[in-house]
Amino acid sequence: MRSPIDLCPAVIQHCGMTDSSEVRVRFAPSPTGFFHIGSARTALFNWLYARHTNGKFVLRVEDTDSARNTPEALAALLDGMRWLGLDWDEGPEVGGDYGPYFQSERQDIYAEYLQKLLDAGRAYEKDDAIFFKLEGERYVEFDKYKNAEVEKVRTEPITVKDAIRGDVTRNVETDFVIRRSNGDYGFHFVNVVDDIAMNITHVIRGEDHLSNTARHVEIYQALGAQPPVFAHLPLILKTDGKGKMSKRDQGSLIEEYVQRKFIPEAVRNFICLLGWNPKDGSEIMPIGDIIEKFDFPGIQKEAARFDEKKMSHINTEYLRALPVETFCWMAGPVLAEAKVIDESTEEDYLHAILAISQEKARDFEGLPELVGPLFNEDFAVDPEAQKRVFKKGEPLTRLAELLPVLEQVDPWCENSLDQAILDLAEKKGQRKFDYFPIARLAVSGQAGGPDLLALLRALGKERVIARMRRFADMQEA
RNA sequence: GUCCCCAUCGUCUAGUCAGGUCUAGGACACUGGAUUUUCAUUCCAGCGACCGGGGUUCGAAUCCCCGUGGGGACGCCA
Repeated sequence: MRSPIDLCPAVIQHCGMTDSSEVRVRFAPSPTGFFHIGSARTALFNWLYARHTNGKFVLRVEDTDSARNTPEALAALLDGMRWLGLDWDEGPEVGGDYGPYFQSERQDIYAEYLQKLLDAGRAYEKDDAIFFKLEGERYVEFDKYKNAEVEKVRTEPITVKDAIRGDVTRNVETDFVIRRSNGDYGFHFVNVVDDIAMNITHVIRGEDHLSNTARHVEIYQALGAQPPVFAHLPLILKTDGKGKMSKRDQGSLIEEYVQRKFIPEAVRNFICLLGWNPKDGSEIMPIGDIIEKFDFPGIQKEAARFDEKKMSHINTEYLRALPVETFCWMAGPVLAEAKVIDESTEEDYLHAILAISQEKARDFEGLPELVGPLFNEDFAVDPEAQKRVFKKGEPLTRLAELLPVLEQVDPWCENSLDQAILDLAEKKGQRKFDYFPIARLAVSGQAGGPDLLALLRALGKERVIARMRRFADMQEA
C-alpha cells in the first residue's frame, strides 16, 4: 500500500559521513496525547531545515513527566509525524549514535553533567533541590510578580544569537532549579545537556522559549560548551480572540485533520506557510520545492493568525489536482466508512462515479454527501432542488417524453445521449436544456452535481431508466 | 509589576537589512459580472493596508526616537 504522502524526490540521500559542519536539528516534544499544530509546525520547520541543509533530523522524546507520558500518547505523536510525512533520522524506532532518545533513559548522562556543574561550583543544593548558581553580586529585592522577597544576582547580560531575530540580550537574575527535590531533572537543564550530548547545531523552536534562552546559554557557558544557533519561530495565534492557539481551539490538533480526511500533503503545505514564505509568491508547491527554498530569512517575525478557510482552500486545490487513480484510492475508505458503499459495490461503477465527481468535490469530508445518492437506489429527493426544477416549464411532461427516448439510446455514451435529447427537443419544439434539470433531479434527487451527460453515462442505462421511472411514479402518488 | 519580541488590506503576506522603480504587489475571504444543463468549476472585475506622533533626508512603508497596540517569559511544567 502506498502512503498518501509523496516521499519527496528532492531529498538527496544523506552521505553517512560525520562531518563537523553537518547540521543537526531536533524536535523534542513531550508526548501529551495530542499533536498540536504549533508542535507540528516546529517539527516541520526542523525537518525542512535538516532536509534543506542535508543534515540530520533528530526526534527526542521529553518524557520526564511520567504521569502524563503514556505509550498511547507517544503513539499519537509518532502517528502524527508519519501522517505529515516527517521522517526522523535518529530517534524512537530508528535508533542512532546519540541515543537513548527518551529522556527517561538518559538519567546517567544528566547525573554526569550535574556533577560537572557541582565540581565547577555552579550548582548547589537547597531545600532538597539542586539549583543552578549564577555568577555576580547578590542582593535581595521585593518581587512584585512573586509577591515575595527574592535573592537576585547582578549577572553579565547574555546575548542570544538568533537566526530569525538577530541578537537578543537579556539578563538572568535568579538561580533556578535544575533538579527537583523528587530527583527529576528540570527542563532547562536536560534540554541543554541533551543538545550538547547530541551535538545539536541549531535549535529551532517556538518564540515562547525565547525568554528562557538566556538561562540555557548560562548553562552552556557553565559547562564550557558552545551554544547552538537559535531560531525562534513566531507563535500561531487564535483565529479570533486573544492569545496563542491552544488545544481547545478549532483546528489546532493534527488529529482533527486526520479525522476530517484532509489530504496530509495539503495540511503540511499549509503549515509550511504558517510563518514562512518563499518570497516569490508561490504558495501551493511540492514538498521538494519547499525544501529547496526553505531557510531562515523566509521566516516571519510576527505571530500569525490561524486561518481555517485558507487551510480548506489549499486542501481543495490538492484534492482537485490528485491523479484520478489516487483520488479513487483515497475516496474508497471514506465512502465505506460513511456506509455509502460496501463490498457489493461494483468497482467499475465506483470508479466511474468518482472520476466524474472529483472536480465537484471540495473535500473528502463532504464527499459522502455529494455522491451518496448515486450509490443508493432509494435516494431521497432534495425538496429545495425539486422546488427549483418545478418553478418553470412542465418538467413532468419533459420527463415522460424523455424516458422512451432514453430506452432506445445505443450505445450508451455521452455523444449519443446528447444527440438523442437534441433530436427529441427538436421534435417537440423544446430546447435541449428544458430536459436537463428534470433529468438530473430524477436520477439523483439533486439540482447540482457532475456534468449531466457524464452522470447519465456513468450511472448506466438500467439505473437511469429505473431511477426515472421511480421518480415519475413518486410524483403521481 | 519587570524583562524580551513584534507591528503593511478582515486574514496570510511581498516590499524594510543595502531610502527613490510602491498612485504599495500576490493569496484567502467577501462583493459584482461573464461562461455553463446544474454546481461547491473556470475566467474577469471590484473592495481593501503602510498603528500614531516627532526626527534624519531633496525624498521614508523602508533609518532613528517616543508613544500606542499585539504577543511572550518571569514554576521544584515542558
